[in-house]
Amino acid sequence: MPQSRFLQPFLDKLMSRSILTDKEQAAVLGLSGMHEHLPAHYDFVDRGEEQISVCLVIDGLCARMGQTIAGERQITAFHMSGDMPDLHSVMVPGATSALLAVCASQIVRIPCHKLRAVALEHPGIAEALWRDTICDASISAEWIVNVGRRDAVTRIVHLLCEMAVRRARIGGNAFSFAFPCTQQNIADATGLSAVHTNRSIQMLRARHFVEIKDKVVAVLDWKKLQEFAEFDSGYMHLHGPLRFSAVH
Amino acid sequence: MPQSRFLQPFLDKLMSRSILTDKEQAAVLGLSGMHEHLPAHYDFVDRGEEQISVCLVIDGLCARMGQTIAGERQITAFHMSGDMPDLHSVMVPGATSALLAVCASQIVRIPCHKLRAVALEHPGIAEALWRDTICDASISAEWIVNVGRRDAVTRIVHLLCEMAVRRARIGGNAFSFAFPCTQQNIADATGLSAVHTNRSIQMLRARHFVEIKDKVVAVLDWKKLQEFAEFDSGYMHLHGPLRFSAVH
DNA sequence: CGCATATTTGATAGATTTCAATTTATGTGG
DNA sequence: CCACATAAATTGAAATCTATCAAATATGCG
Repeated sequence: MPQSRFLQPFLDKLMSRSILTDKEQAAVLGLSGMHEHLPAHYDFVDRGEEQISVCLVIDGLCARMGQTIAGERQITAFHMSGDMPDLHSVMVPGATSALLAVCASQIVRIPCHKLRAVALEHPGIAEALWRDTICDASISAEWIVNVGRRDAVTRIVHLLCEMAVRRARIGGNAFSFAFPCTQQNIADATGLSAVHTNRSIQMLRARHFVEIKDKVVAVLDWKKLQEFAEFDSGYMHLHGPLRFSAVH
Repeated sequence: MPQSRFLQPFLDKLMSRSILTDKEQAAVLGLSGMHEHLPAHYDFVDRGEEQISVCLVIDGLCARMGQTIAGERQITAFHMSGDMPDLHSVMVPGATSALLAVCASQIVRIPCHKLRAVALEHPGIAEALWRDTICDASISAEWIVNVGRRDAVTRIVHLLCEMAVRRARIGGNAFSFAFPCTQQNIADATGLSAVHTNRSIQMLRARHFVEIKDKVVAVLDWKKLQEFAEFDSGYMHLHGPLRFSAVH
């Protein structure tokens, strides 16, 4: 199987927000790296470990996280097919956070120097990567609001809304999508305890908002859900592709 | 007074993490825009308002924030001299969050197209701006951990540690620095109520960790403070400048 | 089947918020 | 420079949300 098959979701993601020439598209698809299968619940990158390659998620679900000394975890982002959890370490090599495979996942490890090379040769790619970094940062800012100023149930709903929209972008169904997190994972993403997360999820089912069953989220009332969580997908910047650099 | 005086702190910040040629440095200093004095507690940018210029903080303290419909605020970042609170909107024009002047502040509004022009002409500047975006994102990730997994007192201490290091970078004293926030501002940054913030700050004073008096933070025991908050400045990436793009 | 992991439940403790009132600072116009 | 209005900081008491602990049940997997 050619590597470009693995790179296609990544290219799609870049092109959902940025405009790339044929040549640039080919350059992205020409990237390659070690293909790896990760088992579920596997911590595959430790914080601060300087990496010589960056990860591209092909399939599955990965989480970026911070940790307190007591061992408590805080997930700061989820990454699915086409996402690069540690793209930032291409330009800031020390900027690695811990990465976890939430479920059995496939990744490709692309050497940093290769990604840098295509970015330096093609301004459009550099721009696209920069834009991708910005959108991830925008999602992070929204997470701060979520964890800082919303109550338990609302936090979980907001997270599910985000995942619904992101699943839909990569071709999934926003109203019924795989979300292979354990309740502990959801707790770690929302800054709650596992017990309280469990009770909040039960409340969501009782109120006919969402059901999470067998790692599949079923949205029962999308409109109600969005309103309840004050969810507005604008912060994910999925309106259409842009380009500022010149096309050669 | 030449504009370059205003731009110098911005250039210094870029150069603390990125290497720029003389020509690029001159291009940065050649940027200009409308100079504005903002009164304290002034909301000078609303969320989602598409801007034609980006803000550069010259002096004072500004905050980026999200807001719930109920009007509760969550500060997602502080910005001081040399920082650009909305640099991201240069590449993603819709990505504006609300901005607040914490105290009387000075900013320069630099038209997006000017910033884009220098970035497109000088790969080193584009790289530096991208890197700056990444470092801000790294700080955001740390804020998620702070708000999600630390208790009230620790959250505040961690925030103060960050501000101490950032003040020191721009030539301030890390052990005694101006921090013109109200307790409500600190509450909004840490995801706490104003009352609980007040009590936590009193606890810090009682335990001889930190004193906040007349908007000045006095660090009484830096080592103890850092250890208490598990603070490690590594996530701010202040180790020294890098450059990957070719020097012409 | 049996072990390990995940979910669920109940009871209790604790941290944080809310409400309401008071005191203390801050700024402004006369 | 004072008086006043306003904003900020502080206090107390009660309510609420969330965490913790411990145990039981369910689920997945070799």
